[in-house]
Amino acid sequence: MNKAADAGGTVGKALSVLDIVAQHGKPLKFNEILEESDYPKPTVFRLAQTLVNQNLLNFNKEAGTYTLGVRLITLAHAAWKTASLAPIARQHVLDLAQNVKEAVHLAQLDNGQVIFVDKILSTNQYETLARIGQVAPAYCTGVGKAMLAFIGSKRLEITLKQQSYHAYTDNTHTSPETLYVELKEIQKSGIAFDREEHETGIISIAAPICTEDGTLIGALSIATSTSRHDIKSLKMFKSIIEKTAQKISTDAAAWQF
Amino acid sequence: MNKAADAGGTVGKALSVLDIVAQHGKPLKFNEILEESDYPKPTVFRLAQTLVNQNLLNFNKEAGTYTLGVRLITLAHAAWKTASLAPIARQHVLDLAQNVKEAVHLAQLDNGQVIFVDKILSTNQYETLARIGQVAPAYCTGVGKAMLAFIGSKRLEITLKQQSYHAYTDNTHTSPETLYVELKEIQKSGIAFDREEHETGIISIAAPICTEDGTLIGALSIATSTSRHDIKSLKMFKSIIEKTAQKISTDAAAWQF
DNA sequence: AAATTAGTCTCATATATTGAAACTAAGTCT
DNA sequence: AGACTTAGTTTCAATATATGAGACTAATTT
Repeated sequence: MNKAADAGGTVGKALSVLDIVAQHGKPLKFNEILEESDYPKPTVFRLAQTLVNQNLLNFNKEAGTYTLGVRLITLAHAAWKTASLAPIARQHVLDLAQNVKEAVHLAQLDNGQVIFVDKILSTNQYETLARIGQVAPAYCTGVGKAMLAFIGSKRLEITLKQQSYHAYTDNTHTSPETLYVELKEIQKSGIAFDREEHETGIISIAAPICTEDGTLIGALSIATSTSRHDIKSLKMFKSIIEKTAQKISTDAAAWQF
Repeated sequence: MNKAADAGGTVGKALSVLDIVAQHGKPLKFNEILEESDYPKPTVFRLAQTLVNQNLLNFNKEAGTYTLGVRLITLAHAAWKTASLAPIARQHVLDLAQNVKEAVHLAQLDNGQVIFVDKILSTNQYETLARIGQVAPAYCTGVGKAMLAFIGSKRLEITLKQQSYHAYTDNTHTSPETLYVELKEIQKSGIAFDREEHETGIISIAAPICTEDGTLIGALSIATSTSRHDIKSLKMFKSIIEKTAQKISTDAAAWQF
């Protein structure tokens, strides 16, 4: 049931327990964790104990429930700053959002999934922060497809297999074949569109961010609703989004000295 | 050198490696990790490998360096949503910031340290997000002292020992004794002040957030600079910050059903 | 009070982790 | 070039650690 090739190691097992708690967005009792886990009772028990000791899990003695620990938030702060594109790209993302007056998303690819590392919303700016770290499927999002198109053929092959092809809407790709055809087009045009494939009423235009030598490092999108734009009018943004992606790429290169 | 009682377990050891990478805000070579670690070379090597497999660390093959992995960002998203006060308190924090037109911080205590789980800045709103998860000392911050004062005597005793008492400024407490005296006062008044104790020019007024039964769950502060306010004028905010803390407390209680 | 369920502990066994040492690869220096 | 140093990786026997069936306890339910 649980992803990740938990190859033997204790650390992997412990993380699988952590994942179980993370996946349910609520306090979990020991038994609930146990049911989802592949490991026997005492093992899960000790794993949970270890995680609590490490402050990765929090145990509420009164309620007898486990929640994720604050240490994760601290770690993520460091991760966001060092491991993600976000701090480098931030100013460009802000400028773009300001300019187009629409929501701008910055994403990276991890294990075949899209992870949003920054989001600027035009209207309700405050929602932003709550959504960093959010995960979305690659095969039906603008940023996802933009990245898939430039990931390189060997990695693409693997990644295409990791997709679920669940039909979120009538427009969602439901097979690798049709997706592949579109990716080929995206490779030519350098731009991807989300045509209400993940959520009805939501469309986006996305561009990949690659280094000098063509290595993919992320993607950028302008997302909006069908009530404000259609795909045709989104095309206006092609030039500005590409320019922004280029700027981010340049800054990212400088960053590696 | 490294904190945490890494009590034997493999998971603890792996996390100590993760911490080393997190603490240096930059890509680390294997050797740099090794030097900071208490474990022998092959052990550290395998730990690093494990972490890379688990996507907690990222290994850059070209540069031969390790950075934190994106998986942490994903986990933290979940942690922030479920484990922290932030989502519950958010609206109240926003209202308060709007109202006082100053920066508002929401913090929790972890292992004797202050962790900021939400920040709203009056001026540059965008800095916010980059700073969630930031850690600060408890003994010389408004939120820290507010929490220490209401943490309960047994936990206080331990926590007082965990402080470094480094003199960030001329106003910083440099011993548990003077700090303790102030904490007693804070217990009476219900309000803590940061009198440029952590950073010259920065002051704040802070209030603890406790549940019905007096259990501490966090703290709230209004922070500003000496150019805009002095401690005297900060006192104006006593009532509104207390009211906000109360509201958050009520919502937090409802949350546990 | 008996029965069920949830949570914790024990201990012999199996297994994964350990780390000294050896090795390879990649720089430095003469 | 070749010798020397340093960084990174692998091996393998010894050993510490994690494992999990089962027993036990605590808390609910019937």
